[in-house]
Amino acid sequence: MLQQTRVAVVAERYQEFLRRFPTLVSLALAPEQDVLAVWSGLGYYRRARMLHKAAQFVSTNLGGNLPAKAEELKLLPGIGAYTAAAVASIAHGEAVAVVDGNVERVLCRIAGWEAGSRKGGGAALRRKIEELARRLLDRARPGDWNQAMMELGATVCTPRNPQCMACPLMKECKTRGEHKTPRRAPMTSRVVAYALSVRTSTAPGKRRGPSMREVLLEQRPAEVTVMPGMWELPALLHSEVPATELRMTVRHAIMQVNYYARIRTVFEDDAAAITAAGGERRWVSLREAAGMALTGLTRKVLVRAHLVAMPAAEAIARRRGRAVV
DNA sequence: TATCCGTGGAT
DNA sequence: TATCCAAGGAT
Repeated sequence: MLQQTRVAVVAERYQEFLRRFPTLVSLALAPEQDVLAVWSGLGYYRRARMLHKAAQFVSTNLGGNLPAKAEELKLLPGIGAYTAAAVASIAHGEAVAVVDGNVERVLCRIAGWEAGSRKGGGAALRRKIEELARRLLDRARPGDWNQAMMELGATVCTPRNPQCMACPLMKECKTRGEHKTPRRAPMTSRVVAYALSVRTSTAPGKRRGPSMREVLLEQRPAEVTVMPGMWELPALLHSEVPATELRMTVRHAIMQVNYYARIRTVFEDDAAAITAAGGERRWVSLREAAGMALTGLTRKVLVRAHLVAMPAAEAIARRRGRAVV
């Protein structure tokens, strides 16, 4: 979860994930859609799929025992150099150096190297960074050292406005926090529209059964590159939405694109006519929808429309006012 | 090797 | 409001 995702965000979702999948075997045996559902809103869903596959591999081929060595951990799907080193050093005390985005920035500033401003040469610089990380590593307490390096980058040697006056390495640092980072592509904006179609249905076979509300959802095809297999509100072909049918507008940033999503109230009868062709489309009870692999945008809309309750972890965090590790 | 994959919090 | 970018990995 911590791959490219902030600690504060993960802290909310981590406990929920462990409650749902308390053991490696329970994760391995779960349907992929259930894993994605618990991951819903965290993004980078490939991480969830690979974690699932890793659990299955360990369960099937390694007798359920997760490797302890970094070199063996690296063989599992979704575990690269960073995660392997982090687990091996922190959990098992192996003397391997962690290089994450924070460490890379810290070391480049200390050594006076310029990171990635030129295309190419990235691999050579990367090797120098890893070599320096290995050389500096406290081999007696590798886990603590690695966490300290990452924490230094996260709290003091920050990308912008580094707190050099509070830095224990100020005297050793070549750059005192000056550090050119490569220019990023500018953000773009896109206006899109989705159908929010809700109907009330009665349980079949019951004369006066309890009615329940259902929402129309669509599953993204398995072939798409973005969020395959996830469920979302049906996309509309046209972004123009009459004011009377505009339920809400949601901004949803994905990578470098700001999506301004217009949510259109759609009556049941019209839904089929105006939705774009996609994957499977299903009427789903609100209760069921809350536990499905929804995209972040869809989850956000359903919560804001008071159709599904806020996920428990979010509600708790909001009550406390802050995420708690 | 450059690119792609999601999201939300900080600034 | 707009921009940046995070405890990366696979392809």
